[in-house]
Amino acid sequence: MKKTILLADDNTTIQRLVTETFSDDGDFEVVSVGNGDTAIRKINELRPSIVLADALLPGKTGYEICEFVKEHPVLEPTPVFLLVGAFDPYDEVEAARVGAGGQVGKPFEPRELFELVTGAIDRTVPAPAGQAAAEDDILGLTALFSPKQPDSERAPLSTDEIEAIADRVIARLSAEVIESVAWEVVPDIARKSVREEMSKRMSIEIPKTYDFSSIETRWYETWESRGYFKADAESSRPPFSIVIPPPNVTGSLHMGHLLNHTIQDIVVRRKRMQGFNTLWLPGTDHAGIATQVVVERQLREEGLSRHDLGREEFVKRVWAWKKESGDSITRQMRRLGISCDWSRERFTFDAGLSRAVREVFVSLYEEGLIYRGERLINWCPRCRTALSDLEVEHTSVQGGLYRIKYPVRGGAADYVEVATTRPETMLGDTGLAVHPDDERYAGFVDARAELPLVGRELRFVFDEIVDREFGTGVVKVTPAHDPNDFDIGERHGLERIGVIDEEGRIGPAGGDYAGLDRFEAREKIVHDLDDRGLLVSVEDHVHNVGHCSRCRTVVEPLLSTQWFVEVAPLAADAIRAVNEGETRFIPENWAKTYFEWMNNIRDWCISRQLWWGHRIPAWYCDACGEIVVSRMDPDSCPKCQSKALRQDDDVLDTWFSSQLWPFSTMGWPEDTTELETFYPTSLLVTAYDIIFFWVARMVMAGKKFTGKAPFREVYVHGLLRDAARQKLSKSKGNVGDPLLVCDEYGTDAVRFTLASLGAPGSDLVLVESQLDSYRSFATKIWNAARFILSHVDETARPPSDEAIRKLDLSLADRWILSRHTRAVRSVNASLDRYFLHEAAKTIRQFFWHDFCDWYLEMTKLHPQKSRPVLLYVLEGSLRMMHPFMPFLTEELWQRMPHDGESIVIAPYPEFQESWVDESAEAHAELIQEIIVKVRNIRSEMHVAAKDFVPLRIAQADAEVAAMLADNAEYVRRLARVEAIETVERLSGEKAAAQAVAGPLSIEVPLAGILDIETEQARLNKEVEKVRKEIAGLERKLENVNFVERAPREVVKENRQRLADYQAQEVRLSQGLDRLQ
RNA sequence: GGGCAGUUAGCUCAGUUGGAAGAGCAUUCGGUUUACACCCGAAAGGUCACAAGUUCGAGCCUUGUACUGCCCACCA
Repeated sequence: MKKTILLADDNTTIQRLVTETFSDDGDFEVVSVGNGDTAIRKINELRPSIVLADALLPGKTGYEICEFVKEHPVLEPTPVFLLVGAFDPYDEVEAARVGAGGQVGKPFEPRELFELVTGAIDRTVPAPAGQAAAEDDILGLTALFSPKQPDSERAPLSTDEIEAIADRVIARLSAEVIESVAWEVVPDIARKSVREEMSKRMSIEIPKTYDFSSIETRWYETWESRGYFKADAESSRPPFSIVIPPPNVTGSLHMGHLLNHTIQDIVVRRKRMQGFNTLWLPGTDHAGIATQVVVERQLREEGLSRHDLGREEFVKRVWAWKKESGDSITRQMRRLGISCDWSRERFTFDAGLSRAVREVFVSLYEEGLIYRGERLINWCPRCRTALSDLEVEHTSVQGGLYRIKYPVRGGAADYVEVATTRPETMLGDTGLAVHPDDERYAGFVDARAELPLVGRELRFVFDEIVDREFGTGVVKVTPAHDPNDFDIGERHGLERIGVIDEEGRIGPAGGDYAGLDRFEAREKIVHDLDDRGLLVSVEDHVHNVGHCSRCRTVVEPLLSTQWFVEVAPLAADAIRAVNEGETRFIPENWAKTYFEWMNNIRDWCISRQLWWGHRIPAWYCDACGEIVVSRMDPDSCPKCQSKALRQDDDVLDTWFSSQLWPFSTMGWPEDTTELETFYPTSLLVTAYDIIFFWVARMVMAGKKFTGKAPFREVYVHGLLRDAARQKLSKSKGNVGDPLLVCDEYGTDAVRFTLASLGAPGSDLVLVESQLDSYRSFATKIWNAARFILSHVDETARPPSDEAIRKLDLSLADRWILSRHTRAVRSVNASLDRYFLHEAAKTIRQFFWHDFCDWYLEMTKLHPQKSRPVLLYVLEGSLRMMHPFMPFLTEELWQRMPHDGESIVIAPYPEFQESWVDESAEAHAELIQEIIVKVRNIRSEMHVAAKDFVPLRIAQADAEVAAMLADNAEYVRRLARVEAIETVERLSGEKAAAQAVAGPLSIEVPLAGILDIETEQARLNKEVEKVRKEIAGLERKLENVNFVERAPREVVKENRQRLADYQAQEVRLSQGLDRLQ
């Protein structure tokens, strides 16, 4: 029985030729049909063994066949052999990509597609001279076929048979179709415009890049399930540990987190590959006030307040939110590929961590370092809680400076003027202060002032803190509402009268003004003063006002009883830890910031009037007033045995638990093997904005409770800013959702971009063009690998060092091996110093420019021979890049010959001196320089790309001449040179372009092309450049001081350079003369 | 008020023992080159903020000035 070949092409010439091709063959029968629906109907009818059809362009038959077959799986095994157009293989390949790239031509898996496309290109035949529409046109007869094996019932064709058919068709068409068919397809359209038209039409459908989304979702699960990220506390391998700065469970991650996590992941992945017992401990922070604010905001949208729910219900609600937010965060982290040990995930509110908190609180209390007392604290009237100094953000605000008359009795005048920015606080004034040396007020020692509107008698106090220059030199003193006044009051025994309550309203002590909001009261008081003629003036005044860092409400200094930590004794040890190098800041200048703060540290207010947080473990006895602070919940008062104990309602500042993170997460206060193995941690990676909040306090707590600083190094990175240099923040709405960014650019590209942004410590600006650039890089890697792997047999073994050494290596091979190991050395050195940007740059430079642009092109001369080195370098590069781009590298590594089960646990490359080959580098670079120079000439002289030019090289010594002879092919191919002639001296012919490459002179005879003026201009420019260098070097070398005092090598080097330039000048000038 | 950064190409930034000013993006020109048009080849673009000093030699070290940014701080 004959096998059916279905030809779907309405070009009658092609129909005839294909039919003729098989007419004598007893095995095959060709059925020709037109394009379109007929073809599809025939497939169904005839069940052909093979289908020949034209282009895969949308709307064309091949495309539609693909679609049809996709929708009718029963037909899928039918080999689809696509005979694509005879005019432009390039476009056809693009078209095939559309068809097979997953959009329509489903029979082709993406991986297969690449093989197909490559196969297609292999079958391209050049058009015979004189036949082509343009001389350099190529007749593209490309054959694509489904790699799927046909089923047995349908006269199956083997791959070999399919190829044989393809070959026969192509051979026949090549021989005969040219005249009649080839160029009629696109008769008069300029090739370029065809291409433009094609790309326009396809721009939406061509996959813009390799399909990172499918790759990136696939690998993480594998890695995690295989336990690659798990640390082993029992292991004797050298440990490397990091605890993650736990993100707040306030929502989801933003780009800043991604930066932080990327840095850590790069470090951790490399350490893991280097064989360390690596622990990266993940987790989240309950973030007391921040989270509470978020949930309260949600409640408000439902028209509720937390008080409507009550404490228990509210906390339940927060837990629900925590679950949602925490889940979303860990999902995001996984998507970002970060390699932490999820089996050790912690939350600052976990039982274990809460126990640590309690232990720390109680022991500090017992030591007297935690105390309860009435102090002036920062109060947020909206959150209705105390805040620590760090949680108050001071911002400049345009306000007023009010001058108010205070009537005086018994003084040198009837009144004094007082300047204030906060007139409403006058209700709580209990004194007036002046500088003791201020002569203007010397006569007021025994005077008494009357507080306007209130009538209270105020005495004058004399205090050096008063600035005589400011305002009138008289300060109203409100000890209950101003930190400064509080101190003055303390020193002079003034009464404290609180007039503002916890909601920011005037309290009962405020008389007529009671119940008013503090800002309404201000207006009313100013108005009333004005009515009474006591308001002297109001000036614009810019001053700093504290705002709640969470809700931006103006903070009110209030007198309040709170819990405090006396920090100074803890700070001393923490300062010493950094001073003595137990912990090192990277970059070091952040240590200064740390010291600055530590040295001026003040007591830390740790109690918060919130519901979400660790409850303070203190109980008050109603019977005897005893305060019980205890590790265990007490049943009764230890003093009076009363059962009437009430636990303190307040919770702890969230940082109180965060400061314990490095050891509380490892089981402290128990003595665990985790602590033994992984504590102190190796490294902390964090942004500089939480040095005070977190880093400093961790060092204090670590020293205090474990005797050790909690990390050996602190890598401080900058904040991510947007193009307008603004800090990314949710309220500004400029935080990109990392997942969306990753969806657009690919996680690997985003990570690489973040790593490459800038030197440690400085702020980083993320701009789109950089993301674009690194997405291109990812694509580049993908394509290079695809190219290299397309020729590799799946059973190939990864080339070993020894195997490579035994090969007869070409110059290009030796060169790239040398460059490769140097890149490895450089990347390792950079990473050792945490210079990720430097490492990223080296990687990009090496892989893209050395490996792809030069080496890959050079190997196209001898693809077979170069294969082992290509594989070797590619494999090494993938391992080198893996910490930066985990997904892409794993995917490619798995597709190529490799040893081991995953690149995640493959060894990180190390420098190998033996691959360094100075002479190969020098020679290859000389070859490259020649190529570049020839290309320059071609470009300047507008030599068409298709034209090959002759090249003459002079001044080569024996060694170089031999090297050139051995490697002439590289120059011929890469510079499009037809023949290289090594000569004694240049011909001197006028129509030859000249150039200098290293020690060599070269000329490119371009009779009929060379434009004398352009050539002159070009040479003149070069001569000028060279002369400039010469002048500079001569000046330098004529300087006796330089020659005498500079190191000998430097002088020698300069002399050499001068000589080189002089020689060049001579040669270039000769070239110029010739043109005269 | 104190402290810390920064100022290098149009933009974003590198530039570590002081010894030949760099990258990416953007721009211009050329290009179907059996991986990649997210590509290839080439070009143009700089008074390294300013001034003085140290040095044979300064983007780099010292001092000062200007501007920008950040942090801390109780000027009402």
